[in-house]
Amino acid sequence: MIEVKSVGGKNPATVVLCFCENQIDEMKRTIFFYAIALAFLVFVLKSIEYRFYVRDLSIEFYIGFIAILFTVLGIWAGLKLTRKKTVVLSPDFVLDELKLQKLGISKREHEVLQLMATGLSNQEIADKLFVSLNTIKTHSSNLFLKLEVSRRTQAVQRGKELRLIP
Amino acid sequence: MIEVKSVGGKNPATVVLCFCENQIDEMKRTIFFYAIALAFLVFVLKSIEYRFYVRDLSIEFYIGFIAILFTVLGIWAGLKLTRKKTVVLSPDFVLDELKLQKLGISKREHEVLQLMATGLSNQEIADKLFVSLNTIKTHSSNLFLKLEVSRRTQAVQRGKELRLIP
DNA sequence: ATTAGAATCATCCTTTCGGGTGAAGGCAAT
DNA sequence: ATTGCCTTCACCCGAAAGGATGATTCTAAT
Repeated sequence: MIEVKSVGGKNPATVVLCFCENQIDEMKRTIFFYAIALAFLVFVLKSIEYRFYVRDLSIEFYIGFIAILFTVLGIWAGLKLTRKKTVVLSPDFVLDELKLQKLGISKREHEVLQLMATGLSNQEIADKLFVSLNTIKTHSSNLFLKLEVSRRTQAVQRGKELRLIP
Repeated sequence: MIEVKSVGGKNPATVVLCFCENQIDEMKRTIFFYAIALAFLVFVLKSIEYRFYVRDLSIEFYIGFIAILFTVLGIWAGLKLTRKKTVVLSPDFVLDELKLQKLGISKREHEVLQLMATGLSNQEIADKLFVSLNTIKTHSSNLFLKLEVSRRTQAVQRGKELRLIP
């Protein structure tokens, strides 16, 4: 029982490590699983404990065993909690919709910007969106005005800077 | 002594987590510090142990205390070991010179690619490198052949994929 | 000394881009 | 209903980019 409580007590410490809201669910699951694992381990340890007492083995070895176990468990928990962070840093992308609004960039224009960033030509973008080349040219022109650039390569760069595209 | 040994035993496990050679030194230091901390804790625990025996307190509480301590220590170690990984993933950029060679991309071509990625036009690149526009066009053409692309936006994208540019 | 690759520049030609302007239909807010 | 914005499309024009080919110079390796 003491051990299970101890897991709850660690929550404040782990929360410090979590910045993104979308990670909290994952973290909760991790903590829950960790609690379950701890409870199970305590159970196992109890049985081992009695065996050790019966066989009159050294208490030091028992302590060492616990230390190793919980160290490994702690490392695993630490990795589990930070792996999200690691993954989050690069491939995660949260669109800055506020900036989109502030610059007055419409959905369609943003769409064009995204395809532009993949290296497509205006004609290819037009084909992909099932509209005419002229439409894409209009969109891109307006886009360039709003992003204050004059070339598509600059637009892509600027879009990444402003977190409009991944 | 048992605990100290256990730290050494964890090395193989932690090595698995380490991919970059430049992290190994940092990792060694971390492990060394971890070993020191463990030894110190064992010392502390021993004294506490005797006090507990003298006061005839529950062995369960003692075990719980050890479990908490080593869990926290394990989490800390896990964080310490992965923090490097986290930092390495995004802001660092190591040029893949092998890939440059494999693709037969020359210094000048690589230079052009870099400037291309900043959104400059061929003319601007020519001005910046003090060569003629035609030269840049030749370089970029050769670059496109080697990167197997047909547009500068694609070249920039591909260059980033292949770690030729940041 | 010869060869190979690089860097440089040129010319010709086609395609793509970017800028400007205009316009028609749809949709939502006033 | 009027206004404003988005989306769509069109035409024109000049600039930029891309493709092909050839030539010169220089350096480094053979």
